[in-house]
Amino acid sequence: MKSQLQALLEQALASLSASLGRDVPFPAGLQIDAAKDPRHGDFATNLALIAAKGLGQPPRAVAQALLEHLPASSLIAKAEIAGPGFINFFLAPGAFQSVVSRVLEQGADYGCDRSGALGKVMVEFVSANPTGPMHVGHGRGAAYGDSLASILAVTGWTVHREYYINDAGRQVDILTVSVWIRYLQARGVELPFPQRGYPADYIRLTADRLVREHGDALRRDATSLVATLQAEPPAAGDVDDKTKAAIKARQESAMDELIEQSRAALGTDYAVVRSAALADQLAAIRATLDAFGVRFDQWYSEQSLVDSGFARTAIDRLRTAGHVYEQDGATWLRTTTFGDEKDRVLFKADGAATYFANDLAYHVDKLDRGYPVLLDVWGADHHGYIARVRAAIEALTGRKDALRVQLMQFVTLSSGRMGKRSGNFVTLQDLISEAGKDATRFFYLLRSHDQHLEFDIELARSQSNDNPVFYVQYAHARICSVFRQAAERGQSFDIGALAGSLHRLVEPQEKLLLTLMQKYPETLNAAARQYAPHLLAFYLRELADALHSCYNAHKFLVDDAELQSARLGLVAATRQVLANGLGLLGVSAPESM
RNA sequence: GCGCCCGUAGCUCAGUUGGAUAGAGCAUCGGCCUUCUAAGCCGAGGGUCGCAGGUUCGACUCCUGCCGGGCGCGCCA
Repeated sequence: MKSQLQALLEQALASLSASLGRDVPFPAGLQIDAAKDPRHGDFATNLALIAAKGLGQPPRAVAQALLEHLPASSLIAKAEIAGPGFINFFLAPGAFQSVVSRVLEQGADYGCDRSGALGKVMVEFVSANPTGPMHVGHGRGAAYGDSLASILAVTGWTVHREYYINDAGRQVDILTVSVWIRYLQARGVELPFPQRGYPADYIRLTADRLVREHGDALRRDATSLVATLQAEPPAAGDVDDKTKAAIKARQESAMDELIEQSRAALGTDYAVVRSAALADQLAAIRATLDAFGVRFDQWYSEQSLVDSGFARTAIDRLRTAGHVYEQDGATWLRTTTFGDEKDRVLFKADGAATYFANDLAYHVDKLDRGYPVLLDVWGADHHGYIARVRAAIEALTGRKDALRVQLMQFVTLSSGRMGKRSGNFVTLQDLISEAGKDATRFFYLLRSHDQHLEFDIELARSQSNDNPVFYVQYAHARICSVFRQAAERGQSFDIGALAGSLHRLVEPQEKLLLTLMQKYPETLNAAARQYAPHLLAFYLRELADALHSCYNAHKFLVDDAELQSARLGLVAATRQVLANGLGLLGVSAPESM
């Protein structure tokens, strides 16, 4: 509809400049917007305002001249000048009514472009470390990434969803040692738990499994471990930051010793404990994501990059390109060439790869797999990391724009009774169990991702009218109920008779529904372009709002058969758009509530 | 100290990339069920868009400087 208006405006300006005997180029910055206020018509354009300078006339005079040169169109019922020089268009009723037929014909495809014509995009999200359960922060990334991927997939992109498993770093060794010490304790060995280990109960579950499956086979002499643990400084009390940092450093180095001692003691069995620990954590994460309705096309292991040798290969490419150098025994990438504030270490002095080195290789691999656009969803605390990854990609490809990181701002819990002690945090699984998948996902998506989110657990959990997800779902259920009532009366909705009845949709509440449905495709496109699924969530609330208003103002099942046909068509289309939108957000559209 | 994000109604947040009288939910107040689901609807009150300058026909939006909050500045991941 906008494009038709734009075509008319282009003709008007061309005609106007011809009549003036001048060649006026079409100015940049044209806007054709849906009017907020019905008194301003249906659409408004700023063309006269932006063309005024080029024509050397005041905006209102330009607007008047444009109207005189505007070609006649059945689309437009009326056009008038307002304010500083806006042109307001009042569209003919038929221009809106036809959306009903369009929605019902296209069904689940309405507003969608599944052609994949825009190319391939890799969406990497969640990627939570497999060292513990997902918390509410991960949930936000999961809801955002999944919905965004869905939206991109129906707006012309070919989408691949991927989870990067950080299964190669030191934190996995800490996990392994934590499990093994719990195992030893379960077998009656007396030893304290490390300060920097993972103390929570889920560690014990794996330890118990090892006991069941391996009995005493993983038991070793723990003398050296005990010595290390006893020498470890206890948790820092109320001390100054400098002292706290020193204590932490000593605890960390104790942890490193424990890792080495565990490796030495367990030998090849270290891998048994390690893989059991990883498998259990990943299984828990998968189960939670499954309950959350989030699926990935691929789970990509960091360790597999190391094992295959690609982690080194990718860096060799950078070396060949001349961006790698040695200093202080370490290997560095000259990221400052590409705007990073300092160069970054790839291989530490001890020869071990940094997390950055593997992550860099991972991104190169994604490009190699044929994805020119890499959309990464990260926590806001990783923002300092963007420059170096982008620098590495630019060093190899010359492209600055391949990596598009979306940062998720932090989630805080407002419920007030959240314990802060370790092991007592709210997991995503808890949230889903208590509030349900639908309420939880909708809650997350009702905020822009670059905004701090205060998660009101009590509200999400409430099965009351306060919960925003019900408002939208209720609109869908209500429409379903109308059709059930019609069926009980022996009446059916005939799509064939629809087109001839649509002219009966003239009430303001009906007009609003038509306008909103007509806006759905551009809402999807805006959400995709801005990587902003919340635009869709807000749109759906607006659509539900219009439905509820219409429901209360008018009856749909009426004696006048033609009017009933028109109104049933209207709400059937509304139901379709609600279902389409909710589906993209991963929220169900119930037929009754 | 440097960098990134943020500051909008009592609370939680939108604001279509510079447009017309800044919106919604919750909370408060007043109405609406004999009829398609009241998890709903209709109405009212509530604002110096952190502060001060600048850019222009026009600024919540863009620029500069302050004030306030969050996060980040490892040969950690």
